[in-house]
Amino acid sequence: MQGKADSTVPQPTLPATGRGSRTDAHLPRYNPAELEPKWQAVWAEQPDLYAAQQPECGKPKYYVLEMLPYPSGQLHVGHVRNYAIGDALARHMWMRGYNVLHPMGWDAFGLPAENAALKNNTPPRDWTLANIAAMRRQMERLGLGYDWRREVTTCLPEYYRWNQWFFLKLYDKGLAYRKNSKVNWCPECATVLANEQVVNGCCWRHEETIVEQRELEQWFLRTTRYSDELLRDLEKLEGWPEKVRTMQRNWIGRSEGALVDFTVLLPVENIAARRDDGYPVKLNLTETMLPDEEAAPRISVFTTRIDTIYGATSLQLAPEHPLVTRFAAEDGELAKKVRDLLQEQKSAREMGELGNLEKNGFATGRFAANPFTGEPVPIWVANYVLMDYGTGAVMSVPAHDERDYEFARKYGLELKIVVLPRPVNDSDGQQKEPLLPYTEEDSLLINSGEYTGMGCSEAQQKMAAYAQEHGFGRASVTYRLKDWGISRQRYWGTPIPMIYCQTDGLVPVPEDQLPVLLPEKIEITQEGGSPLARVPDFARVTCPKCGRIARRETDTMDTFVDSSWYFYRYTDPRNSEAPFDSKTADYWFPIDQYIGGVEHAILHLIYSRFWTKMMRDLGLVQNGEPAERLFTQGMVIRNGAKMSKSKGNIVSPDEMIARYGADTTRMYALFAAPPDRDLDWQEDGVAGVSRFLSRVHRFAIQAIPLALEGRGERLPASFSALERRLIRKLHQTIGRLTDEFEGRWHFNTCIAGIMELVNELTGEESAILAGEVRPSVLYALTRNLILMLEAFAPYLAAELWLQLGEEDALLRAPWPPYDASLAAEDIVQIPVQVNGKLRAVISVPPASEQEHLQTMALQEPKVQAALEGKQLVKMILVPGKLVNFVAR
RNA sequence: GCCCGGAUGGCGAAAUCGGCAGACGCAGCGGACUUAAAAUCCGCAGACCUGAAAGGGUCAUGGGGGUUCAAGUCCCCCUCCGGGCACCA
Repeated sequence: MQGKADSTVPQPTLPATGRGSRTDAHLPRYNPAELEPKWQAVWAEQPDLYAAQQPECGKPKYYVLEMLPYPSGQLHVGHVRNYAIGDALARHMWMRGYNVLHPMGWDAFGLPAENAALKNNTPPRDWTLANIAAMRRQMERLGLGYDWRREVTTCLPEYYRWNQWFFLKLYDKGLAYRKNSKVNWCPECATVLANEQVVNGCCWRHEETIVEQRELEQWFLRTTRYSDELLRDLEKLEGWPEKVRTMQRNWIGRSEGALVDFTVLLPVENIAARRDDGYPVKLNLTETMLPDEEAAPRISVFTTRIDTIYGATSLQLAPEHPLVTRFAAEDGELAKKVRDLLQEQKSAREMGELGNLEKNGFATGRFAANPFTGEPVPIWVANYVLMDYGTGAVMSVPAHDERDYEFARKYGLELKIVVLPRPVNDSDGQQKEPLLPYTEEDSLLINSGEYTGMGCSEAQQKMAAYAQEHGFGRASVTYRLKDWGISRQRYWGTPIPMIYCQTDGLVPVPEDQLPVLLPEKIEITQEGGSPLARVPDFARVTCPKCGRIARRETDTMDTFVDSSWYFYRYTDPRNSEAPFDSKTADYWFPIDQYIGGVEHAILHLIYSRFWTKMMRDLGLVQNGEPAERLFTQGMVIRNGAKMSKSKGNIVSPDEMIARYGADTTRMYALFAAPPDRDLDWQEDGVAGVSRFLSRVHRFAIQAIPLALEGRGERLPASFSALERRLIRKLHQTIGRLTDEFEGRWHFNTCIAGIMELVNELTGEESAILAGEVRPSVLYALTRNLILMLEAFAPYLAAELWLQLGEEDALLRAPWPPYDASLAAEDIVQIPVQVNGKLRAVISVPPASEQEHLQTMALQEPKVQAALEGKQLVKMILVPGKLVNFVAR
């Protein structure tokens, strides 16, 4: 693509500033509308400008990456902020002498392309590629320094064939599998969603659309194989925000506990002895009541509190539990109750009120034996038990669990206290009555047979061991994380490379037949089901094994597969033999700094961590985590609200660029707030940054001709007072920027610092232009000012750099070393307080001794007045900081 | 309910280690330039009280308590706002 300014991208039309009457009218004014497209064209002629070098270059590597965008066709200001942060960092690291990899690409598969196709009757591919071209123009117009030769577009066969290749490897390793299961279905997208893509019971893309549950055959990736490692390695990710780590921890949801089997007993009619309340009396199982082996031998429950099992007074099963289905098959009345309960759940979900659904349930009339006590407990069905967590069955301990307590109170189920706070007895010897439900674990057991008197955690271990010994349970760990369902019943995605053959069953597409190309000329309709299934040429294949007619898999992959490994492809983007060269990837990985929105804290960031671990186990990479450091920038809001079409508060980057230029737009995005916080976009503030850049320009073009006379000269050995002051400010600013780029990234204060420096310079403009600052000093001032601007306003910096007579790219110039002695103050202002109240300020050399501070401070009339008639109790003398007299 | 953030002038914010609260910018006010306006440049600017003025004083970082010579910053309690999770056994 040529760097010529494209007519579809608006160019600045209004000059941001006029001519200063104080300065000469003949001065060229700052006109980004002219200056920026000129440089854009120059840069387009230099494909190496932002190119990463080979590992052999000898420089330390630095991989800085912003999350790749979906090519919607339009950048929004949130993107601008994201890329301005990354670009500032990349430019800084170039100047610091690193071999920087700073690539960009397109997350180009996905549903919007199909929707657009329906609406405009354009093929998804054309729509997507046109959007990419438009957005790339916008990025170039912003002056973002990407290595475009490494551009990755996920919807192209040269990329997605490797998705298919990975899929075959995963299938081979048993990490990709097919199963029939209940899945999330978004009626709006007309496709299945992964658990991570369901937010509050709604689709992540359609926040108003309730996700339905459907039973479907689906492909899954075994993310749970890595549950434990994904959790453990979070501890190592110290360069990630704590917030993201916590969210992932909760999402993985590891719980330690135990599985315990309860034995199902014969129908209650066969039990002779019963108590008045209908409970069977304690039975000797071997003599009076045989376990009902045939009906359903055992109900396995998962519990984190096996220590409370002596207090279990019922079992609660999810309505979908297979045993419930079985009971219902024999009992029409029960079947109806189950249906009603499920119906109620369904409508609650549709109302979006699943969370506050009242606990509800009923007894099945059947019983099971508690393996520790032999006591029969009734088997219930309850709507608060989830089939897809643990075993879909829980032992109910109402005295020691909030939910069980609520349920038991509603239905009058028995409560049995088996845990007491320590100490068990009050001072008067009375046994303590805990407030129910009592759920503390730092407690002691009672009424628990041989375990009575034990602490909870000790009992947990002993009981799990006992259960294992006797074959009815074991210690166990359960995760909330589930396998990743990747099948999508959509067209615009990576075809899953599998074939269904009547003779041979599931047959993977042989590797040498990859890629399975996505057919391009297809009619997009709104019909249900996978669109590819309606393309006979695609769906009908011959079986690679037996050669007979077979059926191709017509679902496509979740687009999150594409983004799980795209950053590896950047390291070796044109490789046609492998997804990437391992050696090259090992050089660049892990990513040194990954930057993006927090909305991907779980989705993309957990999938890509999984993918990296999987690739490591395939021997493709060495690293176990994709990114060393992660930075999540704040949202861009306007008038306190998230930007949205419905609120009509969207800010268009094109409009900003048209009015003020790219440098101003970028710089404002960094100046208005620290990058991790939300930013309220205020156009008046943008105008302020524009004025600042005009001032820089006006000053520089006048100062540079004078400065050039001192080019190549060393700084003089001693400075005039004015020179000293300006050089000091310069080095203070260099120090500030150097620090901030080391990690805190408060670019707002960096820019404020540059503004202070420029204020200082323009404040002395007439003296400087009158030659009161020697050329070599002025040269140092202007040159370093330009170097500091580079990260924030690359167009203006490039222009001034040229004026300064430099031919080479500014990026290749070394970052100025910070000189603390030049930055040091000669005189500091020290506040003098009396009893913590400011009374005077004294000016002293920074290294003044305490005695000197004391003498100076006590000479101040206001200090003397404040001490008048008081007894001096204490003196706090902090050299360089303050003086405080404590007096009574 | 639980877990993270956050709250500082009219506004966006700064104060990196406990040491002059409000840097820098926006909006505002005054002045210069201009026939005038815009633009630009120079200056003022937390609130309240007091003073003709110079100045002086008091109060101020969501609220309440504490530690300290000294708290926006550390500790305890509370309120509000934003985000995440939410019957996970």
